[in-house]
Amino acid sequence: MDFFDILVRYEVKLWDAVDTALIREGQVSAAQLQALAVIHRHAGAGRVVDVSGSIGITVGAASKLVDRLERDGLIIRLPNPADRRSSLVVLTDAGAAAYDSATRVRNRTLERLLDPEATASASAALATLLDRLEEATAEVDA
Amino acid sequence: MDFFDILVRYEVKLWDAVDTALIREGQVSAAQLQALAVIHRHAGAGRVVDVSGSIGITVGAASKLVDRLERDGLIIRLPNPADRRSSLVVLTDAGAAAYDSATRVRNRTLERLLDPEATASASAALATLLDRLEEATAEVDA
DNA sequence: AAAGATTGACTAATCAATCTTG
DNA sequence: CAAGATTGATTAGTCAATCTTT
Repeated sequence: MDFFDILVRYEVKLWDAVDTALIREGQVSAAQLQALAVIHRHAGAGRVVDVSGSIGITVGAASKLVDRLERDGLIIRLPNPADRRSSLVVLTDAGAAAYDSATRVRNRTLERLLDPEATASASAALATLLDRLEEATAEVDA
Repeated sequence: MDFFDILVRYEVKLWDAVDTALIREGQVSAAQLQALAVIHRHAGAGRVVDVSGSIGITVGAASKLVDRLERDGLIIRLPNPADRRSSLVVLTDAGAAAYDSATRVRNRTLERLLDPEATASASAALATLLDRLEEATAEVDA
């Protein structure tokens, strides 16, 4: 297996393990948790386009993902006072609680499945590769 | 960003870069290439369940993926003489050609986007992590 | 014109039910 | 009854068209 195959296989399996653990324990899905994390990080100032950019899905998909989170009562869209084209997406109390408890399950699951040394080494290498990739794709887009 | 976030973000971006390059050059998609690679590796002895297991999708999804490859003339299902429940999935000549040319585009794209040292380091660490993960999930399934 | 967002048509997954063969 | 495979209903993406606001 070359690097690309290992990367893809490992990511798929680890994502699935986290997602399965979340669902089994009655939490939001891994995809929903990813969105809640972005919204949490933006602390009241996040828009749909921020969700889209941070998790690598199209704006249309992000809009629908936010629809579902809103339907489930985890977020609300507030009018953006600075720009009437967009809404600000903010966590409800239920959303903040769901984020906290899902994050705990996620982290507990990862602790169980990861090896500290290999994780640190992979993190460093992937950070280098990510920098290079973001440079390279910025060039192509320009 | 912690390890999980970096891993997911990098995998999504690199997958997208490879998939985009393949499509732009008129090749099969990255998902189809992954399936063709499994079928190629099994050298005439691959079944739908092998495609499913190798690329981490359900058997139902693999059945439909193989349907589409068959519709596009890249593979055919032959009766399995050893087990009448399953078919053997084999590459057609067109499928073998598509596999070869898509693989070249994939590899050229990766050469451009990867850094040799970081790639080697990440490969080693991910291989360790993958072993541990497969052990851990085997335990849970048992 | 460009940016943010939404929506509809389409694609490719999931899960569960079902069928056939081992 | 297990294993391999297929299929239908559902879910969550993509892309392209459209609308509003900057």
